Amino acid sequence: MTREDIADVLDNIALLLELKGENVFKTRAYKNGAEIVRSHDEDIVQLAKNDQLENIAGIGKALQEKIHELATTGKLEFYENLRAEFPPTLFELFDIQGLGPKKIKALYDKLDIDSITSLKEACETGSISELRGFGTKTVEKLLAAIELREKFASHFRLGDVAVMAEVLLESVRNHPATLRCCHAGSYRRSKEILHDIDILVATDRPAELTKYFSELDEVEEIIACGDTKASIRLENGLQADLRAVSNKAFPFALQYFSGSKEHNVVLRQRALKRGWSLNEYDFTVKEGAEEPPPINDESDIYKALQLDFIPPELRENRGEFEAAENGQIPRLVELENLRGTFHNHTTASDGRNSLEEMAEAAIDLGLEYLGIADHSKASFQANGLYPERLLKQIEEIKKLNQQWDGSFRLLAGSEVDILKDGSLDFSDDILSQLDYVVASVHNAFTLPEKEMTARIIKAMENPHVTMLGHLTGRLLLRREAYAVNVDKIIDCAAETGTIIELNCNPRRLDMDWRHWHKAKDKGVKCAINPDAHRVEQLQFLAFGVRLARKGWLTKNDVINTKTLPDVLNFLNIQ
DNA sequence: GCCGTTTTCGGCCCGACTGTTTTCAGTCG
Repeated sequence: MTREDIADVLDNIALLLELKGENVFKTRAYKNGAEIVRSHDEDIVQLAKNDQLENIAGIGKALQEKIHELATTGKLEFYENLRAEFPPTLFELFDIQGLGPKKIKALYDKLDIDSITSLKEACETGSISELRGFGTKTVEKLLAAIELREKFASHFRLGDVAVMAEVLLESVRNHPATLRCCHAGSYRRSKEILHDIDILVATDRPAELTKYFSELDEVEEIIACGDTKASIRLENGLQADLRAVSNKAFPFALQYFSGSKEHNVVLRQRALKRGWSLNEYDFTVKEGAEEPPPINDESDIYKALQLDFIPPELRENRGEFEAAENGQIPRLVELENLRGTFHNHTTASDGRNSLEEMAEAAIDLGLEYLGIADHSKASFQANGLYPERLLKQIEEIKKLNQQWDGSFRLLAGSEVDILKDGSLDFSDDILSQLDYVVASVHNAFTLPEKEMTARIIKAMENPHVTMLGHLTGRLLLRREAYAVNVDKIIDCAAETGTIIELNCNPRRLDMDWRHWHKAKDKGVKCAINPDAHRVEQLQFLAFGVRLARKGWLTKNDVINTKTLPDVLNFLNIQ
């Protein structure tokens, strides 16, 4: 049982309890428990096995026992019994927008509807309208939601929504009634996977803005449009929400809608302790409590609660409150801090642009150095280089470098395959002739965790390896990470001084932001690498910085913030 | 089911929108 498996069981228990009409706070405790299991810093599965779950806030005695049973036996009797009460297909109904536990229960109890198929049938035959609360509009919406689910995914990668998110915000900014506006939600927090785009606007004419927003060219469908809130769907199925508030309420609404939910719960509790109830519009002062200071922007809210400003990327309730209390919120890395980058491809392997074109694009971006790391021979599918071609490329790079007079430099590297047994695809003799080496796994993804971890560790122990490429091999929304013990890899990186890459191709964003804080604490350095296969993909660096910030990284934690002289010195290059 | 400077009971975030209702329940975020 992995952490994710356990969290899924707890989430499913919550759904089943909702269906049974259980106390909402009880179901919330299970949902909350699932989130804690997902985000706990230590190896919670091991803790559960050792019966060491005391003192984790939100995990009480009942949840401790259940998680322990899951971790040790892989099963949970309580869950099995609960599950036996309902058909397994019932779960898919929770995916339909507009259906919640109450309606699903009514559908199941009264009409025996237990799957999307039977729901669709009941909508089409009209039998569903026998039920109280299911009118013609509801039937229409359900049919549309079923169709939508068949047509679109509900999850989107950050890289796939960024352009549209900026376009929509720009449209809102251009409206004459807009006083200020900003992204909110998971886009503002730089989550790697999003469900929607949230935009917040301050205005004296809210209804005018929601109407304007719902009529933008990009809108495919209006989901809802009221006086202060509009929800629309874009052509690709992505939902975007606009909230319009007064200028005075804007900081509160921005804080509120930026989330995360978990972060906001803690913040509100903090407010309550001071006798203030915090919502999206204001502080409401309880009788006898002190008046809060005036609030003009988001940071004033944090200040009023005796906290340093918490950047949106850190608002996941993963230690940011302790840091903000103690003046330990780090100054996060910024795009402007990047001076170069290491992992990029050219036409020599599977890239689309030449060395010269890649160099020019890097210079245009204001970079001082660009590392070329084409594939090695084992990556046959990617036209990986044999030693002769690699040595020739090193010579070409040397020649090209003469023209820039030291103001810019191409670095000669390689993305060398970590073979199945952990050895590298090039001999040490070849590796020693490179400026640096990125070592990556490109095959045998299905090794058991222990072997995969040992394989990668063996590669990192080779002194020629400068950095580890895309640690888990995940492709967001496409391919799961392979089984690897990330904690052990981080420990090994700390011991061997191996840099870990933050591969900022938006399909990867690997190593995951959730591990960086821990890695940084152990002194592991990060390289933000776009893994660019064409000149435009150098722009991925912006996503890398967003995710590095989410991982608490500062300028000092990121190796490619070093100036060219410093990086040459660091890599021992003449 | 969890939690506690109002601690073993009694709270637990709450407002907007929609549809179906005829004053509100359900869903969503």
